[in-house]
Amino acid sequence: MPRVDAGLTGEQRRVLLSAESGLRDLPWRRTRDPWSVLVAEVMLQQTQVARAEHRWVAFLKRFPTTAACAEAPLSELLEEWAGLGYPRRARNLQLTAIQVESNGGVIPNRLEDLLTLPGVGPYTARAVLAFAFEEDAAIVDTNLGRILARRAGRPLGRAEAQAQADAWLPSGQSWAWNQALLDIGALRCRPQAPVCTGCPVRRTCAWARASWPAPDPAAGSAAVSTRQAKFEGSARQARGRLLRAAQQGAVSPEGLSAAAGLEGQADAQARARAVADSLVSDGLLERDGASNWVISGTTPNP
DNA sequence: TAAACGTGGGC
DNA sequence: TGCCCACGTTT
Repeated sequence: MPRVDAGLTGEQRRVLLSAESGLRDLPWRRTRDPWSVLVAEVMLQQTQVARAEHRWVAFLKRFPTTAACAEAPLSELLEEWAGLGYPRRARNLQLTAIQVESNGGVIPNRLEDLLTLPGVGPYTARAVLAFAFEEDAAIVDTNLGRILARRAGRPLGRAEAQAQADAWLPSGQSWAWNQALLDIGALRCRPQAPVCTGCPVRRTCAWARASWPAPDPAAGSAAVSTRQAKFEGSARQARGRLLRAAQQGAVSPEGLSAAAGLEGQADAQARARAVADSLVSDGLLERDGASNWVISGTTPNP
């Protein structure tokens, strides 16, 4: 563990000290295995820490390597993913495992290569660099986006936020630095009622120094999550229902509307078909020999 | 109940 | 390039 020492600003020293004095004890913080880190980061895309913790352990127990994940039937991945939401993340994870296997079985350690992997974007690529390879890379997720905007005292654009994060990162301390800021974002620099007392960033935080004037600079700033469209009655809801139904067994053309939970609604057939098509586009469903919808890669009943 | 440790496609 | 939108489920 590198010592927190000279060459750093006082602010950088304080942030790193906060990591030394104790980060949250999360299971993925105990590994540097690239596949394990990648699975964690994909799982944490739009899923809260509390819900991902035990699922990450179970997923890796079943698919400990990219080879194991690449070879498994998609239906098995979806079983392990059930309840986490956004199942195309599981599909992309498998496509990534397949791509890695076809390239020698080694997860890349360069940003541009990581970005070619399905489901790996600017955040996840840098998280793998920082948390698996301990290379200098500044992550910008909703937590960092919030911290950066408040510190700047104004909403930031995407490139601007990334540039500030890059400039802020102390060289050679990428792992601890990024983990520290994730905890500061989640526990202190929260969306509502931030806990600024004792915050290592407070002295350089423009928003705090100005006594938190409205509006919150994080609102509308890059990478900061925003409210979603209504879920009830949405295509997303129908997708979830149809995929769950297909996991129980092949869905016939006649049973499609009911499986998607759209029975009795106007344009039920057309809507259900559109929902099925979107799942096919994502590589989650396919048609079998009898035109039933089944999980991709599964064999129809003889 | 609103919010939760993003990515990819379209314009 | 950059903004908008779709994408699931749980507590």
